[in-house]
Amino acid sequence: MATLDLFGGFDEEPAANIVKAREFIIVKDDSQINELIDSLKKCDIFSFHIETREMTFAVNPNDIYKIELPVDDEKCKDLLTKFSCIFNDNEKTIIGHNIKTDISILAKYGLEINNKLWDCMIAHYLIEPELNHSLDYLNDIYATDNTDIRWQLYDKFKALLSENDLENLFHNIEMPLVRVLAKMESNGVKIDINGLKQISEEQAKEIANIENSIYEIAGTTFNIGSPKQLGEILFDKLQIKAPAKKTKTGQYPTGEEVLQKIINENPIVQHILDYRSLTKLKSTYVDALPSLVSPYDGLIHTSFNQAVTATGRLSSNNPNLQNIPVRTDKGREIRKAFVPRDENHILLAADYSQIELRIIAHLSGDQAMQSAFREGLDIHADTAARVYGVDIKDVTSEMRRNAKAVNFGIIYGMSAFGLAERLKISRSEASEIIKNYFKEYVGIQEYIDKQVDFAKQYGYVETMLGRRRYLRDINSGNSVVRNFAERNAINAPIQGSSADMIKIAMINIHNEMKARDMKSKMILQVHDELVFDVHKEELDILSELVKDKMTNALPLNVPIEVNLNTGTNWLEAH
DNA sequence: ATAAGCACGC
DNA sequence: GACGTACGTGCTTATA
Repeated sequence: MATLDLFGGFDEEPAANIVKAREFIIVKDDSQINELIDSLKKCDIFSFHIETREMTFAVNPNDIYKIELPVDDEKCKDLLTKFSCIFNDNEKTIIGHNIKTDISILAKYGLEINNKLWDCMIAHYLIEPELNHSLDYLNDIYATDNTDIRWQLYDKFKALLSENDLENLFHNIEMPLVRVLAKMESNGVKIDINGLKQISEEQAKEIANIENSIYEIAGTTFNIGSPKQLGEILFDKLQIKAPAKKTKTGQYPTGEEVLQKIINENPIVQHILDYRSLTKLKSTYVDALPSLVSPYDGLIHTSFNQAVTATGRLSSNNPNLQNIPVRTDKGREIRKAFVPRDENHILLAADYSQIELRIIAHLSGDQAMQSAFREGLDIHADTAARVYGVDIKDVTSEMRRNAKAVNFGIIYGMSAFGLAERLKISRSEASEIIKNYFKEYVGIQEYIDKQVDFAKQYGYVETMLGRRRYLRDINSGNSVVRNFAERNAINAPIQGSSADMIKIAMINIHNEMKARDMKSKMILQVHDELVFDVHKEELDILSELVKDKMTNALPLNVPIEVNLNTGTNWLEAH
């Protein structure tokens, strides 16, 4: 099952102490550069990479050209511009590793890469989503000689993409997406630094007050941020009845869930919760975000990572702009600090409604859930009506809340115990709800069973576009790891198909915006949401475009709904 | 440096 | 008897 078998096992892997030394043709003077450009002009595929001080080209696996880059920006730009005829040629294929980085570096010098992209990192991500995709790692595992590593990986991964039916996903989705993400990153997001500074000062005062209250009740000062110290204060010193189990390191658990259970035991508990959420907001967002504003353009430039998650979602870091608070009032204040870049712009947020449930309705073919979506019903209310056996107009808010938890639980492969814990109901009540659920949604139950069976037979599951997730523990004798694999068998195709869908939408929107030479910018993706910094003149046309491309990216046999909102900050637009 | 525990998002 | 809802990033603390 291990991928390595596909490459003939470990036999070809060199001993770890042998250092592979590649030989380079050093390119220095103009005549050598012209010679290289000539050979690049003649080839239809070449490997490339660029870093701060050097770049390499290889027109075949053996001849690797290395060029040192001038420190002076203008000289560097002049040198790079000599290669623009190569990078502009959309008939040529460029082999790279994490090409988004190469695109971003060249963009700083005013160059575009218009070649067909062939990114080894992303190829490997599709072939083995959960492995390491770094060049160092791939070099250790796959490189068999001293020829160009990117060419070696290209040869191997090309065959594997074909064998695993991943070519469509690679060429038509992931490769076009590379450019989209590079553009989104360079577009950047404006934040209201002064607003955040003000919030920070208010939070500092409030935190100091809470600290004092906590120390007073505890009768001592201690580090509230230390779960270890906190646990000892709560459960030893203050003698609050301790949770049944300690953590694996022998500490008292003090997570939010634990504290909620003892919230009425002592007023210190609420203070702790307030302290935790406030210090979290302050350190992770309010104080951190301003420090990440670029000195060049005053904007925040996140990284969107295309080869991280096990399911096909993107991730975001430095900073993570996919987990900006929205749940609490204090959190929402932070979201308000995300603003349009100038007075000519306005934020537009477009999000898919209930996309994962629509996908499970589509994939399962369940008639009850499909008809709920086709009739445009409130899906959670409809589920409540079915599960509790009442008319939809008689559904109480508690019934709806419970049904919503079940719908979410279904996507995540939840158990009766888990539902009972979440809803604070008895396990037998939870079982009853789940039993009724699957009686009403027979197709969903069948789909879940089918996914698990498929995984047990083939060792993987796949999304609507054939993105795979391998589940090597699916037949494990250890029920804990097997159950985990079974939950992944249910969730991965749903979460992953949703990721497929929004990626298609992003590509189509990007291409259309580019074709129309629009001033507006796509700036964020948060799994089921896209955010745009819209030039006000373009608001109507872009809104229509976004709605159309998102709705029609990957049609389902149930309707797809997209909600659009505008605002002078992200909270307002959300 | 690295892991643990915790909290933020979807 | 244990386990118990998917996917991430990043902070502070504690330990090495």
